[in-house]
Amino acid sequence: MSEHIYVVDDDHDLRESIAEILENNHYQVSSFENAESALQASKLVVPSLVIVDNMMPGMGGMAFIPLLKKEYPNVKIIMITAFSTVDNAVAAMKSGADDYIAKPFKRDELLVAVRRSLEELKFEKQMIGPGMDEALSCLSNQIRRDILLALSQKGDMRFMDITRHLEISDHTKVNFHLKNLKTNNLVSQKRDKFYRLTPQGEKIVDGLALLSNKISH
Amino acid sequence: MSEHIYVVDDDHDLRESIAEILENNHYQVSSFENAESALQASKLVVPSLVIVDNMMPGMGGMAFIPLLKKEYPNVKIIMITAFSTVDNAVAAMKSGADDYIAKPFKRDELLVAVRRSLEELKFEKQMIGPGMDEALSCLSNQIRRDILLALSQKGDMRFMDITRHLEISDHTKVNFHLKNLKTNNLVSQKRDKFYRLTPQGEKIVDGLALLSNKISH
DNA sequence: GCTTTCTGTGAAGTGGAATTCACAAGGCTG
DNA sequence: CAGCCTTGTGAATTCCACTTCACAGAAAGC
Repeated sequence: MSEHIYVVDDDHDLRESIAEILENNHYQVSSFENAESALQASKLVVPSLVIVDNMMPGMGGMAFIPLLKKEYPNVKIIMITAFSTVDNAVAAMKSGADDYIAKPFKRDELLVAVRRSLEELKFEKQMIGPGMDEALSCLSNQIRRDILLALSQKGDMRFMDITRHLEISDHTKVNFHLKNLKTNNLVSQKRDKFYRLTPQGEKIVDGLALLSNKISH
Repeated sequence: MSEHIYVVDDDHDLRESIAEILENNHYQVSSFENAESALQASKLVVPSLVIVDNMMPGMGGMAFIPLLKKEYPNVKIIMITAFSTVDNAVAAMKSGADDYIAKPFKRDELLVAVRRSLEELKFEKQMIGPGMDEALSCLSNQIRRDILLALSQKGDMRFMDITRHLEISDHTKVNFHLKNLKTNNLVSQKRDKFYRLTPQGEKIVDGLALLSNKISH
């Protein structure tokens, strides 16, 4: 999944030069010479990152940013400021930019800023924390929930103990889900064939109880 | 899903008469003339409920119950006691029976006890609380989680707001998950086309945050 | 008015999850 | 040792959540 980047600048040469640098680094780039057309295009293809010049005829970067952020709060924005002053930088960040680079800038300055912004984006996308996905996908199945519950209540259990406790006739079905839980590190198996909750698994069971309380009343 | 009931009694006539009453009420019944064979059979087909006579040659009901409960704690047991005395009743409950009926008993007494026990069973099986199942099945999907999160952060949103916010190109996909959330009562739609979290949905989001914290560290 | 965007339905297809089936290597027990 | 129970594996199949596609009325913009 290659990242899509918008470059918005009224200066044709600068715009093309930025686009070329980015394309050489295997980003997918779309260029616009004013904010209005960039906004319109964003309705068709939402970018991951927008690089926008502060000073432009018509809508400037400062006006453009809030409009874009309102529609797509997840889009990262790097502003290009004409002169490197503290005031400029502060104003840029205040209007919602995530980073800025001052003209004139070097190739590497640009790339560093771009990479950092995209990294932040990737990080934020997770949002709900690592491990959450696997956890919830395990919990979406009744049998797996029952296994976790049983292990939590009864402590370590052997394979057939679990199977009978759940009153499931086909032991291979239990095996399937048990393997799944092992893969996701919620259940571990000791050398003596006993299954037990991992610390992670215990946390999940606790959390489940919390959720359950919260919902039921 | 018809319930499976074991009838364990050495008295052939009584056994058959109980079995007939239950079968006429659309329960699935297996009869045994002693505790040993019932135990053995339980390894093949685990019953939901066992009706067992206290006084039998060989293993009596009092000895039988702990053995069965140990293997299958979820099985409900109704004991038949010969004489209706407080002592008998207390002893029966102590050994693990869930209910008892005193000989002689009427058809309806039996049925009431059976129905009550099975109701209790159904109740206990839920364990994790009503609403939990739907909740978790919703949460198992990333898009649905994102929708809940978006609504939680931004308040009411319209259909296309959500679609664009999630940066999903196919709006029908969003629609699908939104409908799912509506069906499960986590999201409601107002007359003015705005979607919003239901109280239930808000609880889920809160709970999710808790879970997330718990897991991540 | 016409066109585009919004909001949605329903059918058909796809892929992965879950189930079932066939089989088998230890281990324990009589 | 013969025979069961335990604890698996892997392939075949079924099932279902999700996606995609084709279409369409309502609302909004020009």
